[in-house]
Amino acid sequence: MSEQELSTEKTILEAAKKVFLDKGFDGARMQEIADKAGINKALLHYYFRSKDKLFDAIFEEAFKQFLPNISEIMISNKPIEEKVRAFVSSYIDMLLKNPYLPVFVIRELQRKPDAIVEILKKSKINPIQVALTLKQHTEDGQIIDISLPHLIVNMIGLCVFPFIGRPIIEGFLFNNNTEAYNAFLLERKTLVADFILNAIKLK
Amino acid sequence: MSEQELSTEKTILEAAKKVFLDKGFDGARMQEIADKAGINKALLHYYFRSKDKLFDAIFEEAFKQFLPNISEIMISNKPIEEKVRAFVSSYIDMLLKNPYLPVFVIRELQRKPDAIVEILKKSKINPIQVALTLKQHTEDGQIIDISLPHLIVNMIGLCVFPFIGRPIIEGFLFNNNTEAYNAFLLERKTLVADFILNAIKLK
DNA sequence: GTGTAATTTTGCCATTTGGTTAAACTATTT
DNA sequence: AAATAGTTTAACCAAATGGCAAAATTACAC
Repeated sequence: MSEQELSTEKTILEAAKKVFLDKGFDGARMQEIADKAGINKALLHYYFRSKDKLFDAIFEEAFKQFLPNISEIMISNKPIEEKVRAFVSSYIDMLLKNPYLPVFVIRELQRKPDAIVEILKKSKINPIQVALTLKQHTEDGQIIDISLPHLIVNMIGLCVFPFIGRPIIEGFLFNNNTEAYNAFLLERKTLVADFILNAIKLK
Repeated sequence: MSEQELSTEKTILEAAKKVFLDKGFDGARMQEIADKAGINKALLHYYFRSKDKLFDAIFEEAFKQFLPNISEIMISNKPIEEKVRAFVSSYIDMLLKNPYLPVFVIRELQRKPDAIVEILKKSKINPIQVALTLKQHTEDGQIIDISLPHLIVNMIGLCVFPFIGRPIIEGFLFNNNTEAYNAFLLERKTLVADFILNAIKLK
């Protein structure tokens, strides 16, 4: 009983994740989720009361995964070069494993912008601490003076954008050569770090 | 007749653009478009046969607008510094005027990935020419050796990402202070160019 | 003004879709 | 094995939605 129950629930969540990530909330159909899970549609409502509830379960998980743990990496004592390389490499790795995450999160946050307020309450990110560490690097003469938001946006943007814009970039710059594009994404694990460090390091 | 007809059609297109950009194809409702245009729903079908057709009209226009004319700027004889500044500034300007464009285009391309193939046929971008110009800059000792795709992705990504990720960034790094975020976006017109030039210029 | 073509509205239909209810089935307990 | 609780399915419903046909209205030509 217990293991059967859990297994069904997980099966549903797995199928729901696939469908929601691919189609979005508005495009997703409960019937399609049920089919993909190989179960009856009514079972979805038995385990999760509604489409909204089922979606919320998926979204919360996805959002947590998408948000990079910048604080953790940036607050350590390591030199800035090491920090940037560690962040870029690990974040691109995550994206390679979950390439649809960014579009999904962004799409759904546009649909219900108030959701971000709820999420903010639960989260406990501390930008101030990171900003202080960053200022220290600047004062040590390691990097130029750059505000934390700009640096963070630049770092994340450089990592994420090729995944968000994949269909366009792959089409226009790679003639829809998927293999070549995968190689391109891998290259970026070091190239993006080099790019950022060149941009911010004092020489 | 003629001016009335055109006016109605334009009214519809305007309303449709707002709704589609905000809600996406799946979330958009013909009734909502009709309401926003202040007309009867059946009129939508009179001017555009179906929801699909109406959407296509909006999407094609939006996509053209979204795609930056990199070639034009990059092929000129100006020094690389001027090129980068010109591109970044003009592209961010366009995004400031059309902040929802990126999410819309990306969202809809995920829904129908084959659309990109059709678009590619119509477009006439010539990456080779741009790549040659870039190589010239490298050989002139102005910039580091970087592949065209990486450079383009970096440039566009740095411009576009703050618009795509706005709800998240504004929430986490700006405490949902919209004014502050607008200022942040404006700052980027010069900051991003500086960042890129620092990253690629040989010193 | 009258007739004709274009435009707009009303009213409606067929399909889709999230959700519910009651029945059927399974496992567990006693 | 009988009863009970938990799980799954089949059948169905009401609301929403894209689309359509025909009537009504407007604009225009003559």
